[in-house]
Amino acid sequence: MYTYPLSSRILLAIDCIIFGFDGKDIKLLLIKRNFEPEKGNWSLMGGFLKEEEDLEAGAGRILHDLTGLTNIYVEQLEVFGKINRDPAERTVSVVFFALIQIDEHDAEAVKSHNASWISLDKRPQLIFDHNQMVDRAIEHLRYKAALHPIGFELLPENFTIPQLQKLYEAIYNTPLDRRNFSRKLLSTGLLIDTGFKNNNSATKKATLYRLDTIRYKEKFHAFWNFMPDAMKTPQS
Amino acid sequence: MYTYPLSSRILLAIDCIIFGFDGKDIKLLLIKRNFEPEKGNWSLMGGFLKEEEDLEAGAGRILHDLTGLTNIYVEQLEVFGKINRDPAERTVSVVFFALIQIDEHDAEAVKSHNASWISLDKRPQLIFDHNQMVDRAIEHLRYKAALHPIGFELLPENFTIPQLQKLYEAIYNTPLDRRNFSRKLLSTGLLIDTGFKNNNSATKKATLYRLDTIRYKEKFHAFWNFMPDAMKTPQS
DNA sequence: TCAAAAGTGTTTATATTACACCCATGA
DNA sequence: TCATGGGTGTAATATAAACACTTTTGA
Repeated sequence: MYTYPLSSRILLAIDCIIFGFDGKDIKLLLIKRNFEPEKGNWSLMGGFLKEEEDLEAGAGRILHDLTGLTNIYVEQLEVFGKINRDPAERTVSVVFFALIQIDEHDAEAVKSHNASWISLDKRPQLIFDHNQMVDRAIEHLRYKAALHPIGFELLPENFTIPQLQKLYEAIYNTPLDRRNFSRKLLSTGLLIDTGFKNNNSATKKATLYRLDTIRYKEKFHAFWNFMPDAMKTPQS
Repeated sequence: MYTYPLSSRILLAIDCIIFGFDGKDIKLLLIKRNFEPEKGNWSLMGGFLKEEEDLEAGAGRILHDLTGLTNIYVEQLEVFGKINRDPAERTVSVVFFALIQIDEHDAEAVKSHNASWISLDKRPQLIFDHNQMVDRAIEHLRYKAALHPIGFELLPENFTIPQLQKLYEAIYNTPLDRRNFSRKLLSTGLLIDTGFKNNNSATKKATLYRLDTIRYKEKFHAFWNFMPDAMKTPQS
């Protein structure tokens, strides 16, 4: 069998951007490293691809290690491959973009990794090129959420329209008109009324909806054009 | 300095999907391999990332080798990393998506690589997972061209509206209404009348336009919503 | 003078925006 | 009973879609 004798092998890392939503702010799951290198500094959760492991499986493993969850929404975001991005050794990192329901994570696992949920506007400096990775992920979140129904991935199974609106307002950092938002959302046909009401509110209780998962899959790749026109200047 | 003694190094490949447009069909630049492995079979143009080379530089090098061009429109598409995708050895491939102006390539360079421009519907089976890569790239082309003004990257500097329409009809494999297409396009403000007319036509000569590169850059990230609604079911 | 392709305008339907009032709840 | 947040309707505007005739050209 043919082999490739002349080419050099490179260390392949996986880094995960993990977004959550606490009902008010978009948060990132970051770790304060209690291991080398860069011990004591903040970074994304990551690891190295194993020899006997597919790329997506590697991302799944790393995400499961930290959160205890499987079936997380994950996509490849971008590969970061600058020569000196890791001062220790040439390392190419495949960055994954994950959205999780913040209240479902395993708090023990998170704690044992010395990880915390941190609001976007309070995030510390991160090691290496992880800041750029996060910037890129935020851009991607804004872009993708305007075109595809991914917002739901950040909410619990049953959610209210005002909750979803707060999520979008947090993503785009802008207020939205309640009436237009609600109409547009309901007109997608993606929401099913559970018949229940939200109990959290001290005032009028909001209707709890759930996703129509069939239509969600059908409509996922359709363009949504969800944000008002003024917001339409994100990227790539 | 810290190193990563326990992790395994992996061969990192770069594969390039290169699209062109000949005025009628979307074409792919593919190579009939006159080297091992898989000699005699068709594949994408590719190579291995060098130790002293950034990822994007590697893609640029491979694209330049084959086409003689620099300043090609390139983006990262996706990383393919299944364990056994290359039977010779574990190889992870970063796939790049490139659009070129077909008449500007260096025919000699292409010939010396045993490469040819092949219409999408006539493409042969490719080695390894290169068929999936191409499928993914076609999806991406349809998706991206509906939202961003990338079609121009496939046309000569001066082009006519009917040429651009034929390009979009080729991408989406569907006829478009000339009047609506033209109005929508001109309303973007992206086109500048060169004052010249196309001489190719045996009938009425079409106006030659060029891109307003300033506005092109400004508007690149704005959503375009360019294709009619019926077409809006591509992906990711 | 005729065939082939370019250029343009209007009407209709649909989607988006802006905006204000009433309702339910528990403190 | 009042403050807070939830729910809904309508009119004006903008955008998109469907559709047909006139112009230019060179064979």
